[in-house]
Parts: sequence; C-alpha cells; structure tokens
Amino acid sequence: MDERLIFHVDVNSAFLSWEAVSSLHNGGTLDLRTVPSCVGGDPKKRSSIVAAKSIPAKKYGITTGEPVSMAIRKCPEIIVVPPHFSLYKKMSRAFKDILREYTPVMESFSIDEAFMDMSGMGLLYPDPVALAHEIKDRIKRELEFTVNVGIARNKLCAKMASDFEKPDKVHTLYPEEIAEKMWPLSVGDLFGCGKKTAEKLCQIKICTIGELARADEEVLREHFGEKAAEYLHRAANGEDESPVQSEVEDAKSYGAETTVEEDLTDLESINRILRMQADVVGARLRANGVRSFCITVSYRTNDFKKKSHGKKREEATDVTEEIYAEAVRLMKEFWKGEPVRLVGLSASEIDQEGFEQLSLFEDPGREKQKKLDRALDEIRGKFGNDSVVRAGIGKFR
DNA sequence: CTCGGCATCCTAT
DNA sequence: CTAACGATAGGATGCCGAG
Repeated sequence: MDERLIFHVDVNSAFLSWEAVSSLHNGGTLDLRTVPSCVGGDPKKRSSIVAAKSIPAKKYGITTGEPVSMAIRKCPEIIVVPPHFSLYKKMSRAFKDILREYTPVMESFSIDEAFMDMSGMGLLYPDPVALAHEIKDRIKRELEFTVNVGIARNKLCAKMASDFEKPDKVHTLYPEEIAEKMWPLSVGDLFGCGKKTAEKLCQIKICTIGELARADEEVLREHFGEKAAEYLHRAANGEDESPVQSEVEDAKSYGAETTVEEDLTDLESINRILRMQADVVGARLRANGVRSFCITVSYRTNDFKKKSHGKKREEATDVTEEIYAEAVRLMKEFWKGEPVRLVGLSASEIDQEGFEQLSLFEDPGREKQKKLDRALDEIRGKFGNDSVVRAGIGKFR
C-alpha cells in the first residue's frame, strides 16, 4: 500500500490568535482578532516589524514583515501588542500534543505548523475530512484558537491545501483536484517559489502554477539550474515524496545576528556585538554537545547588502573564547570600514562526534531538551530575538 | 576534470 | 512624496585553485 494520507495543520494568525486568547483569559474584554491589530515591536525603532496581524488589519493592506510604522500609517487605530515568546511556546506545545493523539508520525514544521502522516488509518478513521474537522474543532474548543487543515497524498499538497481559504477551514488537494484547485493560482503561491523566482517565471510568460506544470523542463533548467528546475516542475504537478519526519534533525549551523539602532563605525563597537553573539552561539553548541569547524562573520551595510566571511578551522570548537577570537580576527581582516547596521556570527560544519553516544543511555531528558531548543529556535526564527520583546509599546499587561 | 572552500543568492517561518 | 524592513536556517550555485 503506497498511497499516503497527509494532513498539514496551520494555526491561523498564530501569534495574534495566541495573544488574543491570553488577553481574554487575563480579563480582557476585547478580542484582538475582531479589530485591526498586530503583534509587533516598538514602532519608533527602525527594526520593528509586523509579526502577525488580525484579519481586520489585513483589510487595511497590512502585511506580515512590513515595518510597524508603516502599518500605523495605513491604519492609525491599529492596536499593536508586543510579543510574548513563553506564551507562544506553551500554546504551540498544547497544540502539538493534541495532534500527537491522532498519530505517532507528527512533524513539527515550525512553531505554528505541523504535518501528520495519517496513512493506513482507514480502519480507525474512515473519513479523512470528518477527522480533520474533528481535530480542528477540538483545538478550537479546548485551546480557543482556529486552525486550517490541508489533506492530501503528500506534504507539498497538504501544505498548499491548508493555505487555501482561511480561517477555520478544512481543504483537500487530491491528485484529481490539482488542475482545478492549484493550477489556476499564480506561481508565487507555490511553496518554494519566492519573489525572485516568481518574477523570473512571469518574465518568461509562466504566470500560473498550471503553466509551470506544463512548461518545458529544458527551458526551466536554463533559467533556474538543475535542482530548482526539477523541484518547480514536480511541485507544480503536485509531486512530492518527502516523508513526514517525527524525529528532530540535528542543526547544521548555529548563528546569531543583531541589527543595531545606530550604525556602527568602529571595530570596538562591532567586537562588543560579536562578544555577546559568541557567548550565545558557544552556549548553544555546548548545550547540544557539538562543535563547529567553521566560524563565519557577516555584516550588513546601509545599502542593505550583506557580506560574509568565514574560514574552515583545523579543529572544531565549542569554546566561547575561541569563537570570539576567531570572529574578531575574521572581522578585522574583512571589514572595509563602511557603517554597519547588522552584525552576524555563525558556527557551521557541525561535528556531532564525541558526546552523542553517551547521551543515548545517559540522560533521558536530553532529547526533550533538544526539542525544546528547536522550538525556541523556531520562535526566534519567526520573530527575532528578545530585543524586540522589550521594545513593546505596552498597551497590554 | 573533480573536489573543497568560500561567498552570495534564494526561500522558508 | 517615497521608502521605510528581523532573525535564523538550509540548500543551491558559481568561482577559484589544487591535485
């Protein structure tokens, strides 16, 4: 039996929904989801962006990732609430705990998204759509926020399906529905086709996913290279064999970047940032029992160009001091003296050897801790570091 | 020619 | 008036030099 059944579950406006639930629980009377609102940082800071928005806010043309100051321009009455990461962590865990009750094969794709492999459960759950409704409604009943569920024969189509109409909906995207439901969409709606690729495709008159599905693979190869061409063509046809992976994979790099409020113009200031970043990165390496063979520093100039400079090491390290020393050295030989708005440090070429075996039968809580770290990384990945937390304009709590 | 090292680009949440 | 804009990670690609 090779036919799979995959669900993708996506929390609607996750951070904002979670703030709304929390606020109501804390005695608030206004449901943030019913008014123009967003989660974001201090609008006076240049690095403050919209992390999540309500549906009414969307009607004002406010988009995720745009500066909070711009959102206020579009809608002066908008309520901006600061993010609360620990809250999101709790909500995310409760959400995924429910999903795990329905299948052991659940992949945590991000803080607010998960894949479920429901293959071969026809005896237990004969009707996938009814089951998806049950899961969705149970989350709404018990956790008080809504989700979308996408149902398909693979992860790609399940993910595409969950992105159809929102909120609080169940959609299917079975093979026989691909032409009708997916092909009319513009190429930019295809998972994996970002802004640049969509623009290039449009230029060569491939504007819809359907046109991409029937495009000449040779032409695609010329424009996008072998891998991207194959991916795009297969994806447009709804083809994807990637498995739902319930284990958390080991990270391939650990990094930190900081956007500063005022441009940095001297090496001492830049080094102060690197010092803090080396601390964080080193701690994370040690917490995961791994070492890095390659330290890379980077910086962003005022024209928004980012440059990076790294070097392979003779020996892997997890020592803060060594990481810092290496970073300072690299930055010194690399920085040309331009004003800098962002500084980054990353550790890659991760060496897993040495400590891994011990942990297998030593510390049973280790795997849990790792998962927690990954969850934290996901949160950071979605909305920056805690500098933004402190920047809140404090309408709530 | 292939491979490793390095820098940059693109995409995702 | 416009443009304004984060943090983190993974993968692909192109270039260059060594063997």
